[in-house]
Amino acid sequence: MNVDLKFKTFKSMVSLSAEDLCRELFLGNRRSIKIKKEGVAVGNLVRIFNAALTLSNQKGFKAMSLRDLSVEAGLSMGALYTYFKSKDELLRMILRQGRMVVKRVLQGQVEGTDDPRTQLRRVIQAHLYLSEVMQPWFYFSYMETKNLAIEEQKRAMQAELFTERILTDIMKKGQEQGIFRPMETELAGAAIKAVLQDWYLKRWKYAGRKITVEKYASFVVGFVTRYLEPQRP
Amino acid sequence: MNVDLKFKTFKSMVSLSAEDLCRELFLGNRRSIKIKKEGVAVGNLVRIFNAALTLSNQKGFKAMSLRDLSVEAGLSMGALYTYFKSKDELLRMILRQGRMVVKRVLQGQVEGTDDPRTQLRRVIQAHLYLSEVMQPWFYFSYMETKNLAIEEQKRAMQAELFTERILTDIMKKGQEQGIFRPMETELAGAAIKAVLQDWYLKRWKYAGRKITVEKYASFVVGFVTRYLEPQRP
DNA sequence: GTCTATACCAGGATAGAC
DNA sequence: GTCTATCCTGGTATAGAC
Repeated sequence: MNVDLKFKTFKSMVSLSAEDLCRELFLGNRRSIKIKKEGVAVGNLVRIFNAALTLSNQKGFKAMSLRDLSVEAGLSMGALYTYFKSKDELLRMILRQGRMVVKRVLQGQVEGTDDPRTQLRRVIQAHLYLSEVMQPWFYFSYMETKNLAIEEQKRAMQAELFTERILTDIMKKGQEQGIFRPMETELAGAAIKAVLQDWYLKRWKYAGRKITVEKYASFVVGFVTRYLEPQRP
Repeated sequence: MNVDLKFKTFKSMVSLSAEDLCRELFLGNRRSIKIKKEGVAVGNLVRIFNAALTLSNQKGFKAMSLRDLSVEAGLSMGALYTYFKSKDELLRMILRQGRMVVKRVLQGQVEGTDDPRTQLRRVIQAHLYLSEVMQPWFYFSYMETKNLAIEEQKRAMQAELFTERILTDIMKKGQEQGIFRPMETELAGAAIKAVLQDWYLKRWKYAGRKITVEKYASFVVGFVTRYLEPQRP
């Protein structure tokens, strides 16, 4: 069995087109969205979301005016307000929808193998590939979370701890099996998470150096593995 | 010679009180600041900066109104405007001043030893300790840089690459001396940087787990060392 | 040096025509 | 379903009294 997951394979596996995501969002928010025709609504939602992510990631969500947004999305102000009832709700919609997808995809990745080494590799690859496919969302989420109400901030922190937990659980199991050496899984988990996040936070850096996701993934796996593997005799 | 730098030692070495920083800033911006009495100006600048960092780090610089700021700083709107001529200039002042200090302090840390292992340890410790002393500024800088004009954004990226460079240079020298094994210093440098940044970006996480800077520093040094050290025979 | 009062405008939100 | 026109709050910035 090949342990490495290719980016292309991953992409076709999850099939996360903007359209799919927006359809899901539309169906889940049918009562708060005034538009009833699915085709129209989904199409416009895609444009609104893309525009919002683009503009926000340039200058921040708060600095993006709805006038800017309406131009970028190709809709009037009035039309925008048939899809959300306040700018703040738009923010929450974007974040919530993304969180759901991320959780769903990552959870599916641990399954199918029992070897902690393979699991770890899989999760690292899946996390990086996912953040590559949804880069604007990941960046947005990281930067705008602190502008939410405290209640929602907590949900974002929970989401971070959730993925970290997947990592530490694997490491603990590996320790018990004697595959990994004794170490502080909590700190290691946090460090891995930080390195994974760097990939979508510092796009300018890695793009400038012509580093692909797969290359980065293989580096991270190596970096982590060296830390975890038992002392050679 | 003891290779470890204690946090307390570092703190007294650099002596970076908010007052010192603001005095330096006052002296460097004498012509754009209308107030002439040094004592008055420095005192107020300290309050303005602290207030600005506090409020911005809660909800973002853009979302912080100058009315909020004037209340938090204990000055009237009119008084604020004798210290800077626009909200945007305030942003630039804060970021520029901080960058200068960081650069100065970090550059001083590589000196005094030739062993790459010690140098690396020193730089990691110094970076973490510095970001601990100036945590609000580091967080602010990370989050608000994208709201600057492109010209200033580039300066911030340069600053990031500058510290990364210090790391990669040490690693390369270590490789040449056979102390470190062959590896991609560029990726390793980026990863170390990411882990160092996590310390001031995820305060909530590390504070909740009761992890001290010194503990975190020793973890990072261990993590990195394991990656760099040559294969044992 | 600092305050209060005010000018002025940008942005979020909505009503009502089409 | 979508647009235009308009309301009104709350933001930055400044003038002039103290």
